[in-house]
Amino acid sequence: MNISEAAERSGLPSKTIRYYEDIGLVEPARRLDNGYRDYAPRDVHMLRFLSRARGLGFSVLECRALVALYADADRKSADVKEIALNRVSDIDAKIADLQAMREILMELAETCHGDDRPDCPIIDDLASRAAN
Amino acid sequence: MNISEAAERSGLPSKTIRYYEDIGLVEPARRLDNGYRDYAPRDVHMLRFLSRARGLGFSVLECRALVALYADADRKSADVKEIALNRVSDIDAKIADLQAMREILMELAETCHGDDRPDCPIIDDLASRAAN
DNA sequence: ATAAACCTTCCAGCTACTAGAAGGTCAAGC
DNA sequence: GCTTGACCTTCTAGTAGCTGGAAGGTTTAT
Repeated sequence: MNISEAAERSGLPSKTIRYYEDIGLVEPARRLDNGYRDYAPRDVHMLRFLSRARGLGFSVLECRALVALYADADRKSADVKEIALNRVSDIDAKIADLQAMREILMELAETCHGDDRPDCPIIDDLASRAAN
Repeated sequence: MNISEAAERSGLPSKTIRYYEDIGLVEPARRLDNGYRDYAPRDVHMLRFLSRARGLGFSVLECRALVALYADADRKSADVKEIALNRVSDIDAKIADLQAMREILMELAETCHGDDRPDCPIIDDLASRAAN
């Protein structure tokens, strides 16, 4: 099948599929005589696998590892689990960061009257904490 | 003062300070005859303001707006508050995304025995949801 | 025959820096 | 005066993960 059909079936844009090929993640089963990429169902399956993994926030590097593990009949499930748990740690760290930011911003926003007057605790805070 | 002192006092790397100048955020008070940047205390103040704003996750675009509002004696505090609240919305959306990912990953990790055997619900899930 | 809709490759751009190269300048020590 | 090292300058390129567009070939339908 053509790349556009593979795109439709996998849910990834054609551009992204070509990009994944560029970086060595998935290549089409073969090329037709006219140079067109020709995808097999298992390629589409792989692309959807990638789409889902990326959707869960795995980096392309992690995806590469997951693809390798997926293809490896002798894999240890512990290896896969480790990647997943590392990802969870990353997520936890990011959430903590964001929550801390959110808290500060909400405190500032709540004390800002938000009208036509210029005095603003948000600006003041950015400026004064900056002065420390 | 030299850029390295401005860097030390503002907490931003010299490279970043030059970058901020490049994109028009803060430029030094003047240039010395030898071409060196010469920073005034108010420049450092501005740089710290930026450092803090970036630390709270404001994009460079938002920082540009905040810098303008900071410099504008006739600003409306409502404009600042809007930027801050937009940022809070962004953060909320990101946190929700991350929490959803985290939940799925934890469910998968919990059902994965994580040993030397190859069968792995994480891989299976990525593959089968991918097949849908 | 021609137009629309594919496909190809390659190059540029996005965010917000960061690293490094090539070269000028300055202050200290001898 | 000379050297050494630590500054400083500009410019280019790389990071992640695509995305958009240009230039050109192919296929399909009319």
